[in-house]
Amino acid sequence: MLLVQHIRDHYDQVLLGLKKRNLVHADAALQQVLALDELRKSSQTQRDQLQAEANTISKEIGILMKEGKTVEATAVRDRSAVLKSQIKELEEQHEQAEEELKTLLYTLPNVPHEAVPAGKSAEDNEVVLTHGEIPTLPEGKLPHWELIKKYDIIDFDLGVKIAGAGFPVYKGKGARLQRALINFFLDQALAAGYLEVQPPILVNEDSGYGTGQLPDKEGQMYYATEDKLYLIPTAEVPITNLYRDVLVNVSDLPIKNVGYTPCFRREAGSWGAHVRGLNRLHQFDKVEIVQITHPDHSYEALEQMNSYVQGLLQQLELPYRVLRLCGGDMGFTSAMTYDMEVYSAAQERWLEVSSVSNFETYQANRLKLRFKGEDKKSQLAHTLNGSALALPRIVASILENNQGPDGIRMPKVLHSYLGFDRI
RNA sequence: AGAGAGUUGGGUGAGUGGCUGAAACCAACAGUUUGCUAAACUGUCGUACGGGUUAUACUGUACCGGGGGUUCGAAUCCCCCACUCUCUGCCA
Repeated sequence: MLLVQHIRDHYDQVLLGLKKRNLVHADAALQQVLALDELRKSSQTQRDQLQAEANTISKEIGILMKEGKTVEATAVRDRSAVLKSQIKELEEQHEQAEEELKTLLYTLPNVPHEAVPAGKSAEDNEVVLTHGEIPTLPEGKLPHWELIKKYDIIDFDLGVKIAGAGFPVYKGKGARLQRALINFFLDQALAAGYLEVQPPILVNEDSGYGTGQLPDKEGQMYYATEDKLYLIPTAEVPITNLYRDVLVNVSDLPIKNVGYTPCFRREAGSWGAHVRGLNRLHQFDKVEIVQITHPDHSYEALEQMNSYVQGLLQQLELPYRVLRLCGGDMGFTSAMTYDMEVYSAAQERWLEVSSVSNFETYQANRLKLRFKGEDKKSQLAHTLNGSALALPRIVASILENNQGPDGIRMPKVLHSYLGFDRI
């Protein structure tokens, strides 16, 4: 959530940023934010003054009663009644202004960093770099949804029986590949100084608001109505919310957490052509890294996470490219996002396998995640996260890129985790 | 799931209608004393949103799990909800 103070102090910059996201009514919305904030403040000032008077009167009544001056006490009590109704009126005005302000702020996305390119869609994303050789596959190459049948390692039909479309069943070497990747990713993160956590995969409403899934993406999460809990779409939600309403010491920064969780996405309305096989699922596995940093160092951390994820892809011997997302393609809460895409040689297309973002104070403001600095004043920290990595498309590209006449070669780095080197 | 007990400041914990933003102790911070450490003593020590100031100072309001109510006045009385603990039940 944007800070009103920041909007007031850097109006033009905020406006420009929101326009980069192609937000049509940015100017009107920001003007309304400021107007509502003025109303909020003026009604509070008036209310506080009247309340102060009422408090004084109450004390007087107490003293008069004690002295037995009931007649005088009754007289003062009348004044109190008048104040009470005025206070109530101002109170309602104040609450309404506050409520409207909050609702409006929830509709405003984060302001993109100045380095974020303008643009409307994925077409306008900036390719930062491309790495690795795109393999040339022999005649008769198969897309992964054929390969998994051929080698009987993932069964979609069984998943349909158990749950529905988009819930694959991993079998045999397929299941072991999943487990190997998860362990490899966790071990790598540990070596890079991340603390492993295992959070709940159902979260409450407050957590959904904390990281910005609510109210923006209400329909994209599975919801257990009986208990009012959401299935997490990403470990970002529970892990970042570990630090909701937390005041950390500046010396504890940066905080680095990693967690493996399954992720659940309803993907309402997004099924169609390019989503066969593992390309889009309702349930998938992901290892997520989260950092909480001092505002001065969040972009260093973003670059660090960027190259960390690239390191994973290099070890997995996958050709990839890094994109800097344009304003139009970036997530609601992000200030800057890098996407990593691997090349899937049988589908002959790039697949997004990671998204690394800096949210600056946008989430921290909702979370009330602050740190106490050297000046002993508390201020909002910056939050970041990134996939490191999401499994299905990694599996898809490993299968496709490494297929050959004598099976599918596994990346060397996984051999010890797998216990086999070929499927 | 049933019955009971509870939720107070960084921690322990007092407080059943006005003198309580909240005792006491601990922790923390600053200072005095001490050769150092320790101890002792003195002081400071919550958050949010306003007003005010160049910035301080100063000042108002709210906050004792959350929300609502009674009252001139609520941490304290009433109602609803959440959570924690104990016992019983069920269960990986």
